[in-house]
Amino acid sequence: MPSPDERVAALDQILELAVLVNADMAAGLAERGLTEARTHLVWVLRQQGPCTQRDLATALRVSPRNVTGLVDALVATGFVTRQPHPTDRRATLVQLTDHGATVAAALDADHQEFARLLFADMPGTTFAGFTDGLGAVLDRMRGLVAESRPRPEEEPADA
Amino acid sequence: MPSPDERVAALDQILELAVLVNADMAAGLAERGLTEARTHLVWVLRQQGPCTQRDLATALRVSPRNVTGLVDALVATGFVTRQPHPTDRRATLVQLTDHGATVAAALDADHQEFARLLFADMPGTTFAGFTDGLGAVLDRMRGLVAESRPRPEEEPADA
DNA sequence: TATTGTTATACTCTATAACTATA
DNA sequence: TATAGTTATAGAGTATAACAATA
Repeated sequence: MPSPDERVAALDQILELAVLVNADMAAGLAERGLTEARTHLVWVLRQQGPCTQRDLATALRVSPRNVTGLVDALVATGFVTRQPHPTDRRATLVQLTDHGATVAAALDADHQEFARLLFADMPGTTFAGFTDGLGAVLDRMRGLVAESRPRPEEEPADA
Repeated sequence: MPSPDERVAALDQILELAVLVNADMAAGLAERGLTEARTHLVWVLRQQGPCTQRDLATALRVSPRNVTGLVDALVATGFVTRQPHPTDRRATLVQLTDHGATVAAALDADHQEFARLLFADMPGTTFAGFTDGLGAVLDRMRGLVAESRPRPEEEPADA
């Protein structure tokens, strides 16, 4: 059983890692003309194809108003377009431009390269021990979140 | 040697854990009337005692203007006070109120309790394997950041 | 002349509420 | 009546630039 101090130290390391990884990713996104929130939207479009803004609001767990702003910005910077919905004249379909799709693919490549760098030279046994513990911690964390979040009222359809 | 796919999966788990931990902490802070940025400032005051706003800007790596806003908000909500600096009439000393100090101590206790919960029931060997790998990943990440960030504080030798 | 903190301005992300057009 | 997306308004965090008071 780890001591309380060891646990706090491990948590502090997780937090430091989270801060560093996050800052690094944000810097990479900025070079490509994206922010985190806009990238999240681009990522949903890459995975799901053209979406209504309503779909995007649901997927991003954000207000419809916020989606309007994000899409405005992504249209202005050439990452996405708004198209009329074929059957519902209230709705708009948001889809990636060629540029948006190209950048999204580059982000994917960056992600893989980053994973390679992060674990470069790590022995297989160390890696295995790390991922074992990481999986356990992640499961625990998911459980804690589920406990403290009292029913989002719907099925969280994860995609 | 881990495969590329295994590495990406591990990175994805790190990112998911970061998101969950961050959201959980933000929720806890909100219950205490704090945001992340304001908490960061409170934390510096807890560790270093009364500071000038200039000191805070440096510690938080944020613009002086931003500190003005954060301190305004923390004064309005009763966490800190502005005092005249004893020797430099340009400067103000920001210090925790009793309430601010009490909440900061409670956050510290929360932190320890959270660490306990996160690793509850984890066998010592699993924990040890996890922290070994985590330490290695964190070192690697610090190295990557140091590489990509071209010298703060010192003169940029070239470019 | 340099430093401290401010006002002025602006951008991003976020929210709710009210409204329009459509279903 | 309900839904999709907008305008209006607001607040938080962030930045630069110009300026006052002080060093």
